[in-house]
Amino acid sequence: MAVADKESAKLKFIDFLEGKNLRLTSQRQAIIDTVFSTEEHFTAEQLLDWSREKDQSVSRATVYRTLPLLTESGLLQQMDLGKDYTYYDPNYCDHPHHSHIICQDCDKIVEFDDEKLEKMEEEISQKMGFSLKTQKLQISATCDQLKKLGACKNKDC
Amino acid sequence: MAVADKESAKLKFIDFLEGKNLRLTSQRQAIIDTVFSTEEHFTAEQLLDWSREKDQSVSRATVYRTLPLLTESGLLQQMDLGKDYTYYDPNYCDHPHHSHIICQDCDKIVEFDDEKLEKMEEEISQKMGFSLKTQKLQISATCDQLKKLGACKNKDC
DNA sequence: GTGGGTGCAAAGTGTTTGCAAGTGT
DNA sequence: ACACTTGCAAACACTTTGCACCCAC
Repeated sequence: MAVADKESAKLKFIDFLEGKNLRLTSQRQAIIDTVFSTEEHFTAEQLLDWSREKDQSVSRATVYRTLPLLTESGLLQQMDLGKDYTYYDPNYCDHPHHSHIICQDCDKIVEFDDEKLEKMEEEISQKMGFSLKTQKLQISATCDQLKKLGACKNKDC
Repeated sequence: MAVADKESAKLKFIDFLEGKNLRLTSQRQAIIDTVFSTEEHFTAEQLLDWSREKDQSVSRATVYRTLPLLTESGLLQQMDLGKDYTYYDPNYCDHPHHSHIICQDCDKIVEFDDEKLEKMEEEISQKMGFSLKTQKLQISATCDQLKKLGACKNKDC
């Protein structure tokens, strides 16, 4: 889904590179092809593995050097999950304001958009004298299905 | 403010230790005295410095070994601000559900509680098949005052 | 041709841990 | 006494960086 959006995100990033006089090398190609062909959250190491499948010559250093460019361009967002690794979320081009529910039972991460919630956050910010720019909401929760049925539909992931 | 609450938090933690057959050493004393005498967010290194003012014998290792106990007991919460260090928030005993506004202009962190927001988050979770357990909301924002007056009341911190 | 880009390996840095000695109960 | 604790320093693990060579423009 949203394949066209992913494609346009790729083009946006290439524009971003041009605007900064940065070059589109084959390694960067492989990395951004990877980033914009998944909706999963991933770590730097996973991105390295996946990118190497497309281009063996991609190195860890280049991945680490490209990630800041991707976040700076706003097409990728860092996610701190309290784990050792930093995770990256490629879904901000489609849904810039989405939030996350993290299942304590199976570690699955579910995304959602909610306009009313967003509006309320903006109102609260205003009331406190600020203008909301970005927002990160992580809800940690348990799975209702697991409690009722003894099994979680996500458990097998 | 809420000095009594801070005091009771300290007692709660001592109970927590007893319940796990863990000892109240002088080093742990110094550390929890420090934690429960501030409302500031702090890093492990800051906690070490402050604790050493009370008890020179506190070591970095003990701080790092005590922090997980404090978070496990629910009296302290880890905060990932995307910076290099992990920050800790000692205000969860008083306000277990509070959220943060982080000012992009001065890096100041403001806390707030909002019952309606909390309720909405619970509703959303339910709708998606989950039961909300904990929640972390970070709003990144700019200071209105700075824009209007050219100065931010927090700027000098 | 030139300035940015790359891989490699070494360095950096917050955090964790093994160990021998210390201490609360 | 016994088990839990501690400080120290070494070990870890993710990330960053210096350098010499390379390549996109």
